[in-house]
Amino acid sequence: MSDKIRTRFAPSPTGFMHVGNLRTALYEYLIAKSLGGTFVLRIEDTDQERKVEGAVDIIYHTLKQAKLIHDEGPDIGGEYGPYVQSERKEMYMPYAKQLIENDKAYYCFCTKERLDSLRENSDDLGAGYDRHCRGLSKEEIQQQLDSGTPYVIRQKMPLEGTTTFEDAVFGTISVDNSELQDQILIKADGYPTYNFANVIDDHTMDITHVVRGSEYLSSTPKYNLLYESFGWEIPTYIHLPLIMGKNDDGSISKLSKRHGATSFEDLVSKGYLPEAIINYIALLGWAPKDNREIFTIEELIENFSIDGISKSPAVFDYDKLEWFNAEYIKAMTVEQFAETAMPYFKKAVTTKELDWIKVASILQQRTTVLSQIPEKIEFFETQPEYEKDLFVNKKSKTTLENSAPMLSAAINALDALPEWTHDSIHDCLIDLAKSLEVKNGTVMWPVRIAASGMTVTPGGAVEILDILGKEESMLRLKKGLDKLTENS
RNA sequence: GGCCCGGUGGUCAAGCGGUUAAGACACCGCCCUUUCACGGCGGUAACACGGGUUCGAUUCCCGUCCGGGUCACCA
Repeated sequence: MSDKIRTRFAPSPTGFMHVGNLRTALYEYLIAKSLGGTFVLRIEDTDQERKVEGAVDIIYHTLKQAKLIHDEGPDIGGEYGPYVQSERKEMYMPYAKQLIENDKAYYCFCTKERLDSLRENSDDLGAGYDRHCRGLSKEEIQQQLDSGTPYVIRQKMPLEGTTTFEDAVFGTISVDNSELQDQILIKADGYPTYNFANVIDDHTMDITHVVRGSEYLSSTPKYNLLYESFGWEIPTYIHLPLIMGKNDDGSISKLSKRHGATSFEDLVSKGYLPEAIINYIALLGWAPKDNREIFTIEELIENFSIDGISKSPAVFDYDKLEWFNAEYIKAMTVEQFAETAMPYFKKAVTTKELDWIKVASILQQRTTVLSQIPEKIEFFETQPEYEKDLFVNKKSKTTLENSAPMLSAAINALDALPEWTHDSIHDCLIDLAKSLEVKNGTVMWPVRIAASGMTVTPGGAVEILDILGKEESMLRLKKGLDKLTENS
């Protein structure tokens, strides 16, 4: 017998990977790996209408970027295949028939129209199906079947009693059977519903730990009844608290598109690093034993434990994600940062070849999201128009009057420099301040303003001049001086 | 509306009968400083409410309130 832990991630290919789904995948991966188990990927595409072209590739790609490597799946195979539900279509009907024989399910010939009108004519929100076909006689059923009437197969719920199940995070949960609908197991198109396929597949794939969002908590009794009907061992249920989003009006609800960028690819394209996203969502609903917050995926595996999973929903906080992102950026070497930031550098600086390592070094400590980069450095490409009152700064003790002589002196000193390096520029300007008997800022401020045209810049006067190069620097400094001296 | 679940600062979150109720993000202040940022230091801020149980409740039980989830031929 195999007592090996097996978990599965079972997304439906309907488009982008929502962070809620990604977090579920993460925990499934962590539970399996922390217990030495197997993580399998199964594609749940039983809804032919919602299927989206290319969505499966997005799933593969996302999992790969997130470093959640599955051990079995449609792309790599495994001994429990096929791993795509539409390819397992023929497997489900025999199980459904078995249920019918054991009086745990029944044929239903009700039309969609009848069901709809049932709903419309009821003021009770939870009315549901009226079990019209539940009492059909053998003859009636056979007659309908023979005449080719479309049918679905419904689960025959017990009318009384209660169903109880254990959840690893929520504990014992009991529900009155009278609350349970005779849910559809096999649809009219022959495909199983999620509610059925999920149970059959989890069992036939030997899944030991069923991990999913807590939105499934209320339907779990129905699955339990199915397991019992088949006489199958019930898996360990692990329901995860939901990830919520804050609405404009301050209320919160299940995180969705209206909360902004909530798919993994949205976040990545906005400039969040996959590692930072994973690290952040790992902590949404789970806490380690110590106070640590920064974890690589390997460290998460080492530290993860089911009892650290929280019961209450968590609000997705972009501020905190941003902090994680900044931490990951700061932890990089300059070279790594320059490489990952390069696409953003090129977005702002299209014609010039700058010393990108230098650019990276002034940006690295100041970047929290990659997408902020272009606007911070586009002044290297083209200097923006600016008003001369930018030269006025109280703290640096600069005014419209003293900025001109400062700039002029700086231009002369800088122009005389035999070599143009960070240190030579730095020493030159510091020496100048000293000989003029003013504070460093009094000469640095006007120089930086003239060089950038911006009141806030990444890096100071020295770094900017260094990156700009002597020629461009002198041009900009002189232009600044002209601006200050042209008659007012 | 029925059923299910939850409720520690604005957010994430430790705590699991006795604590000055951690920590992180955000926010505020100070320091560092050639702007901003980084970094350092400090600060504001929480046990939803009412009953029990107990020598003692944030911790256990009940009720109320609030929040969320779910009631599909979607997953």
